[in-house]
Amino acid sequence: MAQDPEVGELVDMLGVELRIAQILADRVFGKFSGPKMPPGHFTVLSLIRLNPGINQSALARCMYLDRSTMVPILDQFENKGWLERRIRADDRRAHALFLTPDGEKTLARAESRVENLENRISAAMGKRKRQQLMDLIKELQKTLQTIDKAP
Amino acid sequence: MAQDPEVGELVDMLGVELRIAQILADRVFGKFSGPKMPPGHFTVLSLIRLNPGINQSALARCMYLDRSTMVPILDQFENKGWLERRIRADDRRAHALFLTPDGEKTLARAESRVENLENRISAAMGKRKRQQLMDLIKELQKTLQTIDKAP
DNA sequence: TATTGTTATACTCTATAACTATA
DNA sequence: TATAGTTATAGAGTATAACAATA
Repeated sequence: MAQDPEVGELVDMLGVELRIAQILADRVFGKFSGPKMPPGHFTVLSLIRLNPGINQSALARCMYLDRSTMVPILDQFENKGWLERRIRADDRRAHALFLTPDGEKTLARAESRVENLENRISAAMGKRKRQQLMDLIKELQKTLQTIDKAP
Repeated sequence: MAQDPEVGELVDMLGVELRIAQILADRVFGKFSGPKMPPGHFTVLSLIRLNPGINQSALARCMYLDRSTMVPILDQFENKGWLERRIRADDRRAHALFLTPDGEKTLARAESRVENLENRISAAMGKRKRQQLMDLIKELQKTLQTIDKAP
């Protein structure tokens, strides 16, 4: 946090530190993932490749977004030719989402740039600490989910 | 990430997992910090109390925001009577920022609610792991700062 | 010349509500 | 009735560019 030397240390609160880390990560991530690939979009493409045929509502839910928020993002991808919406035969309301070969290529290119960033983080922090951090973040996610459901 | 059981695990990338954690933290934090205290505002108030007399530009810099972005936030606080802008005698361009007694009280109340949340996280993850996570997040911040400066 | 605070403006991200078509 | 996708709309949050006052 102490970007300005005169600024004191912040309160010991995860939410606050997480916010600063996220702002920094977005900025650095943006530099590495390429000009046309904001961090949120990268996540969407990754999820579709990992879950081919997933529908829009399920995709929105697992990113904690409203389904209406997903529409213009997917429109962009479709216009760029990265994405196909196929109407499902078994439920004609739902659109099954698939990456096109072009979308796969685009994602792969962005990924290799982001891997480059991950390698630099690993080099700076040490592989072991980076893995520890990753594990703890995932554990925090689970904890927050539990707290969110049971207020 | 696996909020929907059908969704597979994501790529092993810090930026992506950090993003999900941040979304969850904002949501849960919002529930705890009270209706009139969004997470970003909480951070601003904390920073002012920790650095009384700080000016607007320095405050913006240490949150990685543009100084123009800070203006309407501080306007809100001033309108609510939480904040005072005093023109500095030694540099009449700058506004020194101070919390009013009302601002101190408001921040303290929000803080005790957020502490409640931190305690629940500690209880769920274990005090030691929570501290480890905090330390690693701060280390990540430093690493990202370095990478950001030296592209 | 450079910096502080400010304004005007626009862009991105997000949610809500209402609609349609299907189930 | 309920759900999937869409649209229209509005509200945050953010940045950029230009300005006046001061250094």
